[in-house]
Amino acid sequence: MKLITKNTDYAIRALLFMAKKKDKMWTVLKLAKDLKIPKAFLRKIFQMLNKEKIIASYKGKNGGFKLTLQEDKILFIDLIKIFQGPINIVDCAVRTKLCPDMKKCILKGKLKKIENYIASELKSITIKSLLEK
Amino acid sequence: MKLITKNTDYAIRALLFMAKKKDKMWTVLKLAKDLKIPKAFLRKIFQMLNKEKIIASYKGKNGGFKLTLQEDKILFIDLIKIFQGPINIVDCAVRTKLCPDMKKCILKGKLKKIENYIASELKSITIKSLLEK
DNA sequence: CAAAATGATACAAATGTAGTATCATTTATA
DNA sequence: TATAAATGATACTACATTTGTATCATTTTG
Repeated sequence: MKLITKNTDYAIRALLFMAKKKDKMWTVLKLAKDLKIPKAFLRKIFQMLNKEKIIASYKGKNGGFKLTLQEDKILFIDLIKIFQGPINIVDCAVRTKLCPDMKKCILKGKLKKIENYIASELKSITIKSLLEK
Repeated sequence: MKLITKNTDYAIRALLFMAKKKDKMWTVLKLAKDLKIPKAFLRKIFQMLNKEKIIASYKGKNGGFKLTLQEDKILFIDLIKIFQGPINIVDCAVRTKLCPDMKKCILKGKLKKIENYIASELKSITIKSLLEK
């Protein structure tokens, strides 16, 4: 059962790394080397983070990426959504007619409850919260 | 984000269906038709449920499968484990050196907490609980 | 103009999920 | 005792997703 894929994993690691020197500009090459992430893969990840405005890109020689959002505005759940789509464990789970009475379907209710819990916990995780202490 | 795969889904649907006439013997053919599940796929699923002693198999003509466990002993979490492996969102998630201090790694702690919650909720879902109003 | 960066995008490999097919074995019963 | 109807075991195929690679275009600095 996988909750987090590699691209989300790599993204948060890179963002945490960058957040330690907040206004510095980083190249993908440097980050890929330091964090041992495949360079071409990290480039693709950063292009997505750029489109989502979590980082800003600077083209050309001496270019690179910088954090744009405040550390407490970068939520783990948003990264998961970017790379893995919306959190929706109910619809893709058990379909019609499982429970005797659809309207009171206990399974859907339980799964929805789990989903809500996961979402609220993931919202509370931010780059800032991970760097504290 | 997928929490439940088809084989788990099909398994619980078939078990719920069987539980309505508890001591009856069912053939895969009958269940596959009624529940609109591919027959060969359901056979494979039932062979696994049989190995796990959730159902018993009877070979030969007029053979089939029967429930063996009590409805309240068939836990949703066990089905997930059988078909999707253990619930372990932490180890397969973010690896070493993400957090500044591994021992106090906030991310691991948070993920573990989510994992525990999911597990406890999934344990509380049983065939019995799904059948009662 | 060359070097060094990102932008866009196509491609490929590996893995996991979903489903099919086949032959062997068992059992009831005509 | 032969046959039909069931499961047991297992190999195979198809598809989707994840993970990663490669290449050419564009931008910017020096």
